Amino acid sequence: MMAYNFREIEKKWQKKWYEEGTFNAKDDYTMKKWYGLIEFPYPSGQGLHVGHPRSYTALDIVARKKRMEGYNVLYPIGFDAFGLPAENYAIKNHIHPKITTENNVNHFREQLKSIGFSFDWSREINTTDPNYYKWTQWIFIQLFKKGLAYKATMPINFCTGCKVGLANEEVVNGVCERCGSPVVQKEKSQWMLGITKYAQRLIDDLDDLDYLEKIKIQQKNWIGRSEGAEVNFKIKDTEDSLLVYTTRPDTIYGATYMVIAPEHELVEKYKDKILNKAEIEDYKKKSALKSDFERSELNKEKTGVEIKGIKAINPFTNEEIPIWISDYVLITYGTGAIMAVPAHDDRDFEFAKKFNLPIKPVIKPDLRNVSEDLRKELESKFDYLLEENVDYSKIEMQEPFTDVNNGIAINSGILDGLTSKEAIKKAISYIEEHKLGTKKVNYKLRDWVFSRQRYWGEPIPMVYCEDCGWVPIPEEELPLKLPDIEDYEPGENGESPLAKQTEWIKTKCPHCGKPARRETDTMPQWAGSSWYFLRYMDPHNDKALASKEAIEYWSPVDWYNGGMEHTTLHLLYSRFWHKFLYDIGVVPTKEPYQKRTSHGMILGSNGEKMSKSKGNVINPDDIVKEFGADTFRVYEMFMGPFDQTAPWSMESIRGCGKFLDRVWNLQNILTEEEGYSEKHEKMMHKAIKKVSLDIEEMKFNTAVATFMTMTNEFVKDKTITKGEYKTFLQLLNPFAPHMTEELFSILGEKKTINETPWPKYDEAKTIDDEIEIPVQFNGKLKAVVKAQREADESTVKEIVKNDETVKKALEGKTIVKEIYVKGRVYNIVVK
RNA sequence: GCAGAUGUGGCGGAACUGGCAGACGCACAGGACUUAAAAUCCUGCGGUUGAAUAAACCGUGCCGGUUCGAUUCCGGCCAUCUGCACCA
Repeated sequence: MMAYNFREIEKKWQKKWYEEGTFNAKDDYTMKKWYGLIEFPYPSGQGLHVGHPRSYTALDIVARKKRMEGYNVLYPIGFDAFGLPAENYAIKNHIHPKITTENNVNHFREQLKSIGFSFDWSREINTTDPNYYKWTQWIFIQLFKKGLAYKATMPINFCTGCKVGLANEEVVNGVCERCGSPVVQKEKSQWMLGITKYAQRLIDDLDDLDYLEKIKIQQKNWIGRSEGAEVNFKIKDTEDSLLVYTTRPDTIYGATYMVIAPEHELVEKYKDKILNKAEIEDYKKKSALKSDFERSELNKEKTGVEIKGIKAINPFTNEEIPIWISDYVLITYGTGAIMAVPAHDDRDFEFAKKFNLPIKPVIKPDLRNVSEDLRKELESKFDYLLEENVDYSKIEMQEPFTDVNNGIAINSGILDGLTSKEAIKKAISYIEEHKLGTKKVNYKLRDWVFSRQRYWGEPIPMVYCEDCGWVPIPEEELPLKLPDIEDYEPGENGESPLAKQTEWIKTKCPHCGKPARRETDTMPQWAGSSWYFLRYMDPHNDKALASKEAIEYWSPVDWYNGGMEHTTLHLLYSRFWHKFLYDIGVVPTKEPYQKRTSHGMILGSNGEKMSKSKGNVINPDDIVKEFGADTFRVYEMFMGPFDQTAPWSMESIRGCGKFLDRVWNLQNILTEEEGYSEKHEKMMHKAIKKVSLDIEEMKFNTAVATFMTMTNEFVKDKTITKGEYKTFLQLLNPFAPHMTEELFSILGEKKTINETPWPKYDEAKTIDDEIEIPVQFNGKLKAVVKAQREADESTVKEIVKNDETVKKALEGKTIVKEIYVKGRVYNIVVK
């Protein structure tokens, strides 16, 4: 027998698979289908990262198993090729992004093929292909037609040095990543998508999906539904009022001041009344220098300025209260203004402490229905609120009381004595009755800024006409191709490089025929990836994004795996687009993905994120060259729990190579027997069950451990039957497809493994008749006894009592109690 | 600051629904084979005490609780990772 030569054998099988299209999905729509999807890669110049194959191998394993189970499997691949790095590379090196992208894609394709994934390469897609982005543009036009794409003025990051707009990623600590100049927020008219209109449906429809629970939670928190009220606070000596949003209208008697966001219109409106205008303008300027994220990052200490000259009136107490301006209130959430209740909100409390504002308690802990522990805690923290006949005006709060579930209103007029939940209801009805405001549901989710002032993206297919306004280009003119240019430098004042293409911009209004100009912004990278799974269903269709029949058959994606970092943005965006396509009758399902899982990141061997600067990057090509694709795949599955981060280890991967060599060497102890030997029968049935289940539950690491244990068993017994070997190879095939196919053919099989059915097991043969029962004293192990699985308690008790170790251990001790959990444990409580 | 996750031997990790903690692998040590090395095969491997394959005690980030019994459930901390838009 020859030693295993992975270089030749892997190449041999890959050639066969890809030339014959072994894994291509079939067009037979009568078969039961399974659609597995992985996040298609961005073809970066660095090539494939070892993180990619983790996800791809996992679903490759599932896909290969599903094919053996008789499904028509769609497991496609493509490239998400628009994006910033290619453009920045072009600016630096004057090479067209089209060329770098093509080179990178070719490199990625070779790398992916060398690992032996069972992708259907006949359906490869590329988001930069005009035949693809034609449909991205088409979807945009449909969104526009339904009023879901609109123009709004939104801030961009503007580099004061380069005079260009920057992505968040390019802003580091408030300065431009490239030139180090300060970055400011600059207002610009941009395309927006109305994702907030879908907020409620994006929450509700999660219920029927098989997503990992943590993914559902992240999505819900990101959308951030909250119920509350909008309330008007009159501005003194004017007809105007200041509208605030609050989730705690029950605390309104405790509102002792108000805060507006720096961008709030109030300042502009009352500039004549404001006494400290210069101070406020100065504060606004400083805030504009910070992005939203930096405001939270840098602003550990609260800042703010009182607006002198105007006062608000609390509609419940009729007290005059001051109005402050501070960037802890965001213009993008609610109404951009809050009523501050320092006694019952952490941030307001901190702010009030710093600026010496009154803190007025209006809720005390409700001790009627709380646990003992919580009661003690509340009593010690808020004893001063709980005493009888408290003079609330004299109280000094040590910390805010924020628990909405365990509070009673005090010092609160009409709300006194109600629980917080009841008080919220009563406050809202009072507010509505007296026309002070309305009940209101709010979402954290904001509309999607869809414009990028960049070249390397899908052109937005819109034309601006002086008379007709924004008009989409006629659908028969799609795709609107990105013009070939040589000057990728951004335009002046943060414009897109396309703004300099004067000939391309000039066009006619599709509506009235007058001269008009094209939109020069492009779409974000999220656009192409928001619907790509649909294109795979029918990738060459030039009449529609995919045929009705194909969409009907393949929808929805049965299993989608990707990174946890895409849980909020990409996943939400593509669910939104899909729901829109459902509404206009393009797709038959409300949701694109039935099941969503996520894989953990692979870190460098030092436990840090892989990066060039840290010098801990592992190149997949080197691994495949040194150890082979099968070893690489097995190792990535064995390295740890699939959904958790794991550090790379060069020592451990050698162990996986050693394991595969042992599998190869099992040929040395092979017998001609077709079935399972009596000795191994139980093990075989148990293993089929374990591996089948582990694959479905993404416990690939324990599946590999099962293979190793089996191999050890065969080696120890120095025998393996042909029947055992064949089953073993079928189970291992999805993990290590090349070696197992080779061995299968060496065994004289005419079929390849992928043409054979997935092994079946007999439940009865996975159960042991005799089991071991641990005997504990006070929960500590003392002995282990053997008994028949079905033995009743008295039988087991007798066995335990007759056991020598137990007898000895019992000497001088008194039995208090005995507990037997059938088949699990026998515990004796002794004194 | 908010949200989500994680924490078990020298290392990666396993443990069903609350029931023998450490499967499987790496590293390490000893042995076999070899002129020798590599490879391979066999054995051992949480800690302390111990000559021990006798026995005892300790041990799943920390403190406490529930339980006959806790890596698992509850409360409170600490540390690390990821994402972010101070969400009123």
